[in-house]
Amino acid sequence: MRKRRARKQFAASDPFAGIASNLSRLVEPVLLYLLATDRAHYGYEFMEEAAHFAITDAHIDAAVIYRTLRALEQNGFVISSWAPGASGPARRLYEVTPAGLEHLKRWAVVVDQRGRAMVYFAQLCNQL
Amino acid sequence: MRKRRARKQFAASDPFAGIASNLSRLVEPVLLYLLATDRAHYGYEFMEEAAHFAITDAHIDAAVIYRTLRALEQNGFVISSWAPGASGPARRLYEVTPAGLEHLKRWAVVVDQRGRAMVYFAQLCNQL
DNA sequence: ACTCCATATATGTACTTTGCATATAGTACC
DNA sequence: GGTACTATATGCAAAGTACATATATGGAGT
Repeated sequence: MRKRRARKQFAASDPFAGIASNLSRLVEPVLLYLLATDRAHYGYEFMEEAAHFAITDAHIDAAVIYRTLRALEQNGFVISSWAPGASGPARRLYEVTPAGLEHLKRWAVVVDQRGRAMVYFAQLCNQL
Repeated sequence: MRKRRARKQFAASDPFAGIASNLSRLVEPVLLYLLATDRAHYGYEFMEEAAHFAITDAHIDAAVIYRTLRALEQNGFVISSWAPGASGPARRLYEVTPAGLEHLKRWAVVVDQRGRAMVYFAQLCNQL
């Protein structure tokens, strides 16, 4: 008889726990950064801006953007409000909260560490 | 009626296509590197050696190791053979192929680029 | 008015990957 | 026989992702 395991639940409970899996795309910190630097303010705009970041893959799916923004809001890292579009449908505008900025700072430490480790690893590989 | 989509198949067909998802853990290049430098030669040994690499998370699950090794073998990047264990059950010993070394070189380029981008991104974050 | 297109958000769902548990088995020691 | 360590392998559910689809606003062209 297989025991019913209680699988670890992250995302909503401990927002920083899922860092290993999010690290692959770094969507979360990039969105926070774009918001914090006033480069993007709503979902559709993020799609275009995020593409300029070499840190992420060339294309980030819209679904990932919208769902990540919702997750960030649930964790209190951003707040949204509706605003009329310049031409077209309404936009959901996002703002970073102080907690969101702190979260980005924590991300920065992890990204820096892993980034350095990766550069170092690449160097080791080239010495073969 | 929902259309049956033909989802992109990677892994076996184009071994380098799954780089985005594998990038999170970098298990594949680390295993190849450990093999190439004679630091590990079979699954169980990889588990202990890989833990010393800061590039990956502290712990890599055994299942990931074994499945990654199998995938590498299917793609012709490693070859395996059975050998008696020093004390205990037999081990499946792995060797890197020339194709595997090339694959590692390609990985190194990507890891270096992304690593630099991450360090740069962290720097941008710290300037906020 | 109607079609077409860009903008904009949201969600359904199948697929992939991952993490934990379990299965199996050889050797060693008591 | 029982326990512990070594060693490989796999089942399965959770988590994450990719693609498709649904809905809707507003502008340009006909």
